[in-house]
Amino acid sequence: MSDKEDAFTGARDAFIAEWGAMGSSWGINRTMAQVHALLFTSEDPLSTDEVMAELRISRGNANTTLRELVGWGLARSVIRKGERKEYFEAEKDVWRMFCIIARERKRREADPAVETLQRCLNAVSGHRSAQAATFRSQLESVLELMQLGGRVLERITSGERDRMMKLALKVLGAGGPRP
Amino acid sequence: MSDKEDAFTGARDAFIAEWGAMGSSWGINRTMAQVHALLFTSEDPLSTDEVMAELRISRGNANTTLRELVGWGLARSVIRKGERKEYFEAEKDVWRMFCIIARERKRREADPAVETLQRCLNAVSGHRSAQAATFRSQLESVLELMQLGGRVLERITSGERDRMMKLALKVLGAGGPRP
DNA sequence: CAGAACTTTCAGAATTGATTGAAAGCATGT
DNA sequence: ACATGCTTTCAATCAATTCTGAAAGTTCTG
Repeated sequence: MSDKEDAFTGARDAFIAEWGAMGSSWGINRTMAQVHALLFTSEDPLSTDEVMAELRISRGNANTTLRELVGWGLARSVIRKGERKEYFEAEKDVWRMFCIIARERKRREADPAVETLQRCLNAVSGHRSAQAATFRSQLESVLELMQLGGRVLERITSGERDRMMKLALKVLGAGGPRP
Repeated sequence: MSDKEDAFTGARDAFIAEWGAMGSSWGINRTMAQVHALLFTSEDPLSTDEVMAELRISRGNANTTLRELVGWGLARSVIRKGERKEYFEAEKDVWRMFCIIARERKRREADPAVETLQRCLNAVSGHRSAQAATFRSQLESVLELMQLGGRVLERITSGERDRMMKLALKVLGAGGPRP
């Protein structure tokens, strides 16, 4: 059994590492992504100490990261009867996970950026030079696409999973060369 | 005029800063995003020296970053008759820009990740423990969603802009409460 | 209330990633 | 061949982010 156990552990560690790497390149702290991967693939909720041990990280780091995951809505804390320790479990449904991340990032990053861009646009509304015209028109295009994208994302992430899957399949079917 | 000039410059600098910040939180080097913003809103192509001067960055940094932008397909170099200097201009079409970024990131990040995840999945195929079952099923769900997402993205970014805009509007119309 | 169990905080250390600038490397024209 | 104008490279430096661990804080239990 220990062979199998080891192979399993290895695969899981590989997943945790990969998820961590993906996180980094998507603006999510590596450790946070790793802790998430751990909880996400864990049978049962884990305590801070278990997370520390599995990932070889400090108590402070584990604590902060778990809080942050709860803040994102990607994990929640679980208290077992008769135990004082706090345990954590991840959102296990992949579609819901995706929606949470997408909406949260939009709210934190895209929405404020759109506002700033609007302000930039207002600031040059009175300028008549060719330079200003180029700038204005580019800015308008960007804003338009961002706002459209935002609304689409809002719709997609607030629909039920099954309807969205059907929609995806339709897009795949319809996108090909025309009849 | 110098008042107007200053206000324009200010707005443009704000845009460059914002674009840089957005870049950082989307895994794109801040400077690269800034140089892109500069070219993207510039009337004419710019030389390395002009980029250096506008953004107050070193020659090495400017050169590397411009190369990288060309590598991504977000900028191209332009040579003017009778001049030895190289100038750079950005892709100005926002939709095409979006498609380039989306496809390139998929190719560089998502595709390799999917492969790794596949390998993780294979590695645990023979395991029968409850732990392994949880792990396997979570991994399967993630892979499925990533692959579906990838195919959808591929379709969307290879269609013509107008068709995609129509699609977007349809999604917005259809997503509401059912009749 | 005292002590044990557990959690939070945060100043400094460590790590990672970005930037500089000067030297080396081309072309081109004379 | 040499000088000139421009580009590329890369070791050293700098900046930003992340992590640690010990101390302080909180909550529970007997």
